[in-house]
Amino acid sequence: MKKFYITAAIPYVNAKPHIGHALEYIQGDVIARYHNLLGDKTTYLSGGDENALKNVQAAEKAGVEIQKFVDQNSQAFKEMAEKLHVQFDVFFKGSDKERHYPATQKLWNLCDAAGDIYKKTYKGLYCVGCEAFYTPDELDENGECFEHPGKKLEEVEEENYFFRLSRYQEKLIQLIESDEYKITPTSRKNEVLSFLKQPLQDLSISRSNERARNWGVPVPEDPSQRIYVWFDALNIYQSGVGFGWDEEKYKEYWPADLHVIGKGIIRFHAIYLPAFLLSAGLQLSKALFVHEYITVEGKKMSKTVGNVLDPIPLAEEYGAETLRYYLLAKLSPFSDGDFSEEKFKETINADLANGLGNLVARVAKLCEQNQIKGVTRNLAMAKEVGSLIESYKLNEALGFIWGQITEADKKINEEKPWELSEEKVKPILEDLISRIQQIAFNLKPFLPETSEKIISQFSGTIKSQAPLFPRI
RNA sequence: CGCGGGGUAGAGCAGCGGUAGCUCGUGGGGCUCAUAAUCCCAAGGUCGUUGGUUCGAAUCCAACCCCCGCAACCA
Repeated sequence: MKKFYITAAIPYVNAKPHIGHALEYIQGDVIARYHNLLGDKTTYLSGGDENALKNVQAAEKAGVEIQKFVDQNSQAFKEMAEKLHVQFDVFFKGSDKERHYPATQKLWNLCDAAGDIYKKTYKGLYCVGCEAFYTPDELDENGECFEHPGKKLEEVEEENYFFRLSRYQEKLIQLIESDEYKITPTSRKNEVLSFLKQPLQDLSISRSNERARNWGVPVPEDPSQRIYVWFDALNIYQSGVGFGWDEEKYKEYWPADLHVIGKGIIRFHAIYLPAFLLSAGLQLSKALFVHEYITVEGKKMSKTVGNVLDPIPLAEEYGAETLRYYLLAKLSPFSDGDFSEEKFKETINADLANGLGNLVARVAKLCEQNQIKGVTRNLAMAKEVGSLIESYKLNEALGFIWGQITEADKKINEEKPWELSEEKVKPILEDLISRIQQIAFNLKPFLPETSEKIISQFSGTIKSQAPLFPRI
């Protein structure tokens, strides 16, 4: 049996999840469910990036104790996944001191043993507001950061540990060019390669306790420093499946077959993560799928604009599966897509109520009237759908399935089963039943609950039932 | 000269070298099994502008004009 280990990104848990997180979870879920159907031993992981300084800041602002704060927010991510029928096999927390801390220290020690970690005095411009360093070209014309105009930056000097990223530049280019580490889509692969043509700077991978507010994984044998959050967060992909605490389990799962991420964190996944793994002498992940962002009513989501969209009320009002359908069918995986409530409703009516739901209802009624039973058959995913999922073209896969729905509708109108005698109608309805069963099976990874409902409705005695998707 | 994406019917999008296509909406017709559903037909576009390459360009090249992102720690 093949194994398939897939991950969604490990989000910062400094705020509640929004619809962008939902998109990623759902995309990964479809791919995971598809591999499950193929019979692969599939594991789908996400978790909480809990050791980031941003979490400390957000907790202070909220006046909540830090551990409690990250626990609450991680829980919100987990609950969102459940509400959207996203099944994670592992949801791993960065603040897990029993298993994750030792895992990150282990990764550190491996990189250190390879001679890739060294101490250096870092001098930089520090924005107290952001609690982050900036290079001069990242600042506005007044030499101030964009978040806190009017605030002077401090010149700070601090001793940190650095990772020799520069050492892996050539190797990374080779791995990515050859698709040994396959980045999809190609435009993103090219973006990474063009970035890799410039000299890579070594990466600061620790902070003083003072700057880290004593939060995060301590540097081994130097309790005055904490490990930089990205070195730590990326390692959740490994620690979540046993790295550092159950080597046998780890060997079973690693390397990851696919990381699903958003375009904003491509450098960490395309460059840092493989570099850390190379340094530590561990196996590299096999593939990276980079999705784009959702705009809301044509605008970028942002806290200052106040248009950050929470998927949970939408799922509660319109149904989790309708939201899954919209996000999967109506957004291109490789370019930004827009969400608006109006388009969402239009899609529910046009595709789900009038399309899928109505087809199921009309065939069910015809079967009920003619007392035709559904025979349970062995089904397999249509190969067109499978290959579209494997190339992450989830919207096209659903387009293909909706083509099958249209065909079935046409067939009914052509054959006019309501005019036919009992003997003549039987083969026609049996053909329609098998079409619907096939459609339902193809839908399994996308709309798992709907798929189940249809399959059970068309097994044995078939009865007309309440609409799958009422018009709204 | 920072990097990238985009400008195609009323709206939203696909096509990316060879008679302009999809969804929604609109108009007409058919059907009655179905959730005012479904099926058929029709109207509607000088494919951002200008120039070039080509037998032929929405599709390639150049310049320009407008949108929108990103610019090492933001899904």
